Amino acid sequence: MAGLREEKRDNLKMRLIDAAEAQIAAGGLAGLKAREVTAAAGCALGALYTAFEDLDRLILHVNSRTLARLNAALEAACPAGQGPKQAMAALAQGYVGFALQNYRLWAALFSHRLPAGIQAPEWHIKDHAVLIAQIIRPLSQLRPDLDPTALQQRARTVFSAVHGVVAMAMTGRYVTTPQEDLPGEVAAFVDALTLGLAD
Amino acid sequence: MAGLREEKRDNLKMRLIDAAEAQIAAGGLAGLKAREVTAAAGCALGALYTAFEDLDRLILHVNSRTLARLNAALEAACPAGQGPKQAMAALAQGYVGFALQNYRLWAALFSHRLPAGIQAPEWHIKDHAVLIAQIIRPLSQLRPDLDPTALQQRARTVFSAVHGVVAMAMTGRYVTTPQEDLPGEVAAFVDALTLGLAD
DNA sequence: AAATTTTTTGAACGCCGTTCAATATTTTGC
DNA sequence: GCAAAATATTGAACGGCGTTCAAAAAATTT
Repeated sequence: MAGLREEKRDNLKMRLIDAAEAQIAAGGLAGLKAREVTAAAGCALGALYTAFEDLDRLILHVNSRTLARLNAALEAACPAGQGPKQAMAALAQGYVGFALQNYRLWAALFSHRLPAGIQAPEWHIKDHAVLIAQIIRPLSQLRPDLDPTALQQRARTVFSAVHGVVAMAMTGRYVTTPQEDLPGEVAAFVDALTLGLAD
Repeated sequence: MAGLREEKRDNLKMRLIDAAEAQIAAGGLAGLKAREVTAAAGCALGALYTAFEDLDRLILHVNSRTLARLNAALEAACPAGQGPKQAMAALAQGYVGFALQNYRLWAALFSHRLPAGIQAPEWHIKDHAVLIAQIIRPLSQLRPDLDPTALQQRARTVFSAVHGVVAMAMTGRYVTTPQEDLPGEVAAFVDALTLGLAD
């Protein structure tokens, strides 16, 4: 039984990620406490630190899981074979829909900060890249003149802009957009942007 | 000497805001500690809670000060009498410049969250409105067809989008834009957006 | 100048993430 | 199978945090 220990370990990790995810979904990142999450996972406080380096690393695992779901939602929202403008609009609506339906987990993706000087591991950074990759497809049709590097950069900018509109509407307490207006406002915004990007 | 007490009080508040501002500028919001800030202001730990309700309220004062400086920077970057497209471009560059030169204080404006359920006081919310007001001027020339309500909403969206691009480049650890490329990328983005917005 | 009110003080509280000596469990060697 | 060695789990304890509040100091009134 060489794999038995490893299996128990993985089982503990999974229980902790599940518990942490539930806790963030219920009370946001600030509601995630080491004592509560270990109690919910059915292990001792110290066990968390045998499974993960620290709480931040556990959060990264929850965030990677959220990113995978977000990626799936975007793919589902954006069927192949439509024009680039429709694809952009569909991706944006998919993003808005995911944010609305997974508010706290989605917010955790962007509000979580690692301590100064420490950066996320490679496997987690890669999970973020899929968001950009989805935009590159329609954008490359919209702007066939751009080389891959410029395309990548422009895709990052488009993502950042749409994310900015959604994030400000949902988490900004000052510059507020009513949530029911958000899909429409994002649609108008992406329309204007793709029109301006088209050439 | 009726005003003497009040004067001392205001002096203490000012010293605390100064110290907090310096501390945030040096180490970000996470670097602001009650014990350090009161030591720097030359008062006892408990004095902070006689001057402000809590640390959050002190942060709001620092943020309002930053907003006033940001507003001044935007006005300086955007001289009257130019066309709407140039004005939009100038405002965006002013915003980028301020964020680059006041990184941590600017980041504190958007990363600070009050505890769940508690909302900022009216005087602080108003300080945020000036950002939107600056955008409304050129936008109303670009889109004379929009009524004031729609204009306000569209201005919020434009601000959120530009802020999103700047914020993701500066604070996002995953979707990264090199800082030296940021002004150019924002310029291209705002160009595309105003082109698409023009009608 | 004594009595009263107001302000300032910093030790103490409760909660947090994290550590680590002690305990319990599993694996190894015979 | 069982004792010995290796490994994993435990939760009390630690240091640091924001915040409070009884006590001390200062200012005001009588």
